[in-house]
Amino acid sequence: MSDQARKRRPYAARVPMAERREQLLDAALQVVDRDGYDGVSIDAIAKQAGVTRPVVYGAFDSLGPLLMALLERQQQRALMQLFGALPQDLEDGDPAGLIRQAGPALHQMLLDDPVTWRAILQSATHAPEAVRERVEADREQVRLAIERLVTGALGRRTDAEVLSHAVIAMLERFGQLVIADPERFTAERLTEAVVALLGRAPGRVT
Amino acid sequence: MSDQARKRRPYAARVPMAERREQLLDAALQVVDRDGYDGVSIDAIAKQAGVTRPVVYGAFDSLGPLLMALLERQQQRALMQLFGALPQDLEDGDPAGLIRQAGPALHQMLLDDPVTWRAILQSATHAPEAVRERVEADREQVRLAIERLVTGALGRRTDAEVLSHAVIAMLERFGQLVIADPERFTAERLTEAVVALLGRAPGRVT
DNA sequence: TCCATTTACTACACAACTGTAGCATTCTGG
DNA sequence: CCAGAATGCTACAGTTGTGTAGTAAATGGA
Repeated sequence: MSDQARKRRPYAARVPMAERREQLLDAALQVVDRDGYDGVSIDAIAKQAGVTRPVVYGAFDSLGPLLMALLERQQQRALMQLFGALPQDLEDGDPAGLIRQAGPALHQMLLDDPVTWRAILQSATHAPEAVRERVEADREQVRLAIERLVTGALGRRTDAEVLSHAVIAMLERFGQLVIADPERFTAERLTEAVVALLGRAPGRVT
Repeated sequence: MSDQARKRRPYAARVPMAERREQLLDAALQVVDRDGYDGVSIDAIAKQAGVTRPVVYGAFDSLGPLLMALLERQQQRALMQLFGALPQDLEDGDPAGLIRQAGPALHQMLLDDPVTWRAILQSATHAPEAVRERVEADREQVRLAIERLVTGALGRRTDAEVLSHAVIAMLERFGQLVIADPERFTAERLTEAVVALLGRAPGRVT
């Protein structure tokens, strides 16, 4: 009957598990990007993916594990990008050069994959408990890498732990500025501002 | 009947409107501090205050206006404290002195009223739309004040807009560190780290 | 071709929260 | 001391989201 035809939802394409999981993570990422971590729910993800909730439950136990998997995937991508963009040689001792090298690379990284970075930069304060712990763990790993960079660039007499926190905070804020208004906050402008800040003493203090 | 006596909830003390509103804002603040902005609801606030939901609806139209009023109150307190702690003389031109003056004052400010500052520092990304706009407006006002300080301290050739964003980001992160672990991140340590960072060129660049 | 398996959908029960209507209690002024 | 105004409580209906059991469709191998 046409009544039945109208009522019954057309079946979504059948997809093997692994692919379905990826598809659902993509949907979740879109929802997060559009509505923030608040708007995320099993229901919203299912709608976004064009399937019904039981399909989602077939792929993930609940919202927590799903978001966990999402963050896991995006953080992995992000860390690859990030460590690719960060300088390698810690023993240089030339802060300005180091910044002029890393600045544009980081900037490009943001523009290449803004969705991932919005999701990560905004996960900061919010996000369901268990997720935050994992984010924090990775964040700490990044901070340690930066702490080493700081020590390498500015010498051992600096308080590298505190400064690494400052650098991370600054980078995250710059990231948000770039994503919000790339034309206003160009790679060159941000880079030069930082260089000017501490470029006045180019040598390393040992 | 004892049945009725057991069932019927004892009446909460009757309180004039103005006082009730304050009491509810206090309750809301406690909830936010305990469970974050996620855990906040009319229901949770009512429970925390020891009254029933209709009482809350008598004082505020809904959760949005209530949180708005809360942020309004706390931000007002916070801005008073903040502008009290920030240096006044913009024309000094001595960054190190400026920081050594402001650092401990800001540190003390945090310890004096940690609940307020936790609520504000964590409101960053989250919070119901309308609230965030107001928070952003105040934040921008603070940033402009800091932009003036930066110009005053480092001279006009610096990119004060960008640097003010960096300074704000750093201050907020330091605030979080202090609140999380005051013994580890003392006023002196944070202050000296910043002074060391740019204190190497004490003069103003004009 | 046809049946067993896999995958998706429908429907239901449950939980947390919102907002409101109507009743109960307390308090206050005459 | 006793109405009636002010204030609080109970109860209900509506909404949104969760998680699951049972049913219907699609798909691949015999």
